[in-house]
Amino acid sequence: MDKKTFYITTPIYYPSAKLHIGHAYCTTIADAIARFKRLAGYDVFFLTGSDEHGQKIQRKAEEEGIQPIEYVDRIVAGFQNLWRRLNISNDDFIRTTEPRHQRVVQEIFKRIYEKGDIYKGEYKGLYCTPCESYWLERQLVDGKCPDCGRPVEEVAEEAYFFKLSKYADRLLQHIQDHPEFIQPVSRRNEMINFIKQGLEDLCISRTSFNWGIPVPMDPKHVIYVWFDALTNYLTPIGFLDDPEKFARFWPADLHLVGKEIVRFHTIIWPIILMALDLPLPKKVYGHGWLIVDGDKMSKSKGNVVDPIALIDEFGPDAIRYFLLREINLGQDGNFSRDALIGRINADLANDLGNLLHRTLNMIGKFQQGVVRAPSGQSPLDAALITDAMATVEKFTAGMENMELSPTIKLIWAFIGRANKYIDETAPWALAKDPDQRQALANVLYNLAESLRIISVLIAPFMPATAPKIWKQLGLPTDFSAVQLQDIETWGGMPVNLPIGTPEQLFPRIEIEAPHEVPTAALKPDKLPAEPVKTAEEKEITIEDFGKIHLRVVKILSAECVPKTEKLLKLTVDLGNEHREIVSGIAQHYDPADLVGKNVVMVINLKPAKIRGILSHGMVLAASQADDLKLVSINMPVGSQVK
RNA sequence: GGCGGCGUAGCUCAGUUGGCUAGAGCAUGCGGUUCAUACCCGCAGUGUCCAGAGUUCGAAUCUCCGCGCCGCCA
Repeated sequence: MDKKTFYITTPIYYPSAKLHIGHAYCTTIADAIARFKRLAGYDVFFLTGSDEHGQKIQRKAEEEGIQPIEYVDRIVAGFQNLWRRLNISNDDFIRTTEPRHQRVVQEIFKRIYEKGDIYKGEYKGLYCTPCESYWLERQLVDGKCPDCGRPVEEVAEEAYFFKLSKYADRLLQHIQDHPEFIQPVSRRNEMINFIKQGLEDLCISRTSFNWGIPVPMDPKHVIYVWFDALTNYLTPIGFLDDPEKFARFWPADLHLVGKEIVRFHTIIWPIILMALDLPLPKKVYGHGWLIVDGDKMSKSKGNVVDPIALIDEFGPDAIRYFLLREINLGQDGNFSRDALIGRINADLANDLGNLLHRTLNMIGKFQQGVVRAPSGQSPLDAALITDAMATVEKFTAGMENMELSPTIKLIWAFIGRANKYIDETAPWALAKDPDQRQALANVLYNLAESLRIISVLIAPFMPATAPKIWKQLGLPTDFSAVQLQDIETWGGMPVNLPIGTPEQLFPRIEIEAPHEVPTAALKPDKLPAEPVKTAEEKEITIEDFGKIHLRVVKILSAECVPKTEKLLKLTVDLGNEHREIVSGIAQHYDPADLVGKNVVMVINLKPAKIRGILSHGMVLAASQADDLKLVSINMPVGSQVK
């Protein structure tokens, strides 16, 4: 067996809560890479799992009055369900509570201890008894516990330490000799700086809780975090029980991790391996975080995005596509529902889905649902074929370099090319001319073949959609056996076979129109005869009012929003920028009369999408029964109103 | 505080070692097409490339300074 191997891992996630879209992001990246490698003929081992020990889990289980293992079993079942729903193709799922892992951890601990790189010492820390937490000097607030504000006490606990310091120079040398070891380079530089500041030995055991793997020669100690967690990468590939498998897959080709844990993977982990005399992983890649609507995701902000709900609503491939296409690997990226829907409609429904649909439709209409053999080649045909082959080549190069988003853009450029080819060749015109039957057959063959190639190219990113395309094209072979080499030469599409039933791959998502008219109608003063007590009379402070930024703006253009009675789209000049807003005043103003008017606008209103138009603010108007007038004022553009 | 990064079209972002009229997608406007999921194709814009100073024949790119944002420092 001389097949090239590829070992890729995600972090093992901590089951103290459900996974969010950020975890899904990381695992999806790994899955896309693993699937590509399999396509390219590698023998792939793709590992993910869960990191199930620790005080936090123990405490959560106690709160619920159950055993820690019962607690994690439930949450981990949720992890595994998510990966199934997302079509994650991991070859194993490691749980740190499994006996196979416990053996590995204890054996590793023993070996390193016997070598002298683990020693017993004393852990000194600032401890808050009510919170049961250790703090560092710099974490304290006014010298007190940052959680509860009570005083902390200095305590000492017997603990085992790992001699990081001993290996610092060797590690630094390795990082400098292997520029590809830590990616992206910004993280690499941070780590080099960190090591240069000197490494302290690492405390790797605790006695304050017991939900963990016991230290083999001293079972009142529990092995703490990194020794227990990082070593998961060794267990499933047979570190202790399958030397042949282990030799095949170690060292790992890629540890994909979030940027917050790069340090542990590029300092602690390599040093553990050095102490074991094992080779270091080839690459640790720290990906960026998902930002949600411009904000960091956090429980306290309540903006944690649940991937299961998204999959229920849009399907796994749309989510995968968005994550992989929209976000560049090393950087933080923005997730928003609007952006997701935008990508689904524009890229998946319009470009790809419609390309397949119109192609199949024409094969059905013009050739009785059968792809016919091509013969001869027009310049347009040749250009398409050249493009297809160049795309496959660039695809391979891009994926080998982990350039996921650029590679997807490349595939979509080819999808655009195929759509344009239909325009250029106008098959519906060819179909009217009996002399052009062969030319028509060629065009439709080329389109079917292009789609066959596209289906393989998107397979790493959209594993559910790829075989659907395959089936609709009427391809008889099993998609799961497809290899990259099957699309490296043009002409793999079989002929004289009936196509499958055309179905929409991705229905367009219609953006729901808001129910209320988004006008900024100021309520008129209360009529004396109407002494109603409403929420409007509730007092606000000057600070509350100060939150509203009002400004004089000039209307530059106004037009009706199609298919609506009340909405106008306005472009306004704020003095330092131009904006588009949608306003429900069409029944009171003729667009032409608005241009040039200076009106008052709320400029810091949260933007809202109305009929597909992003409205970034609102203009003020006064209304009384059916009458409505904009608050217009003869002051220069940019004037503040307060 | 120390080290590092970023600021480019309405929006999201590309811009290799300084070099042709600064790009893409989305959004916008106009035109074309009718096989198709109101889709696709073409054309058209718009930019004090954060502000300022400097190096250079030439700066989005290099240097300095300022403003704003961010990362790492167990």
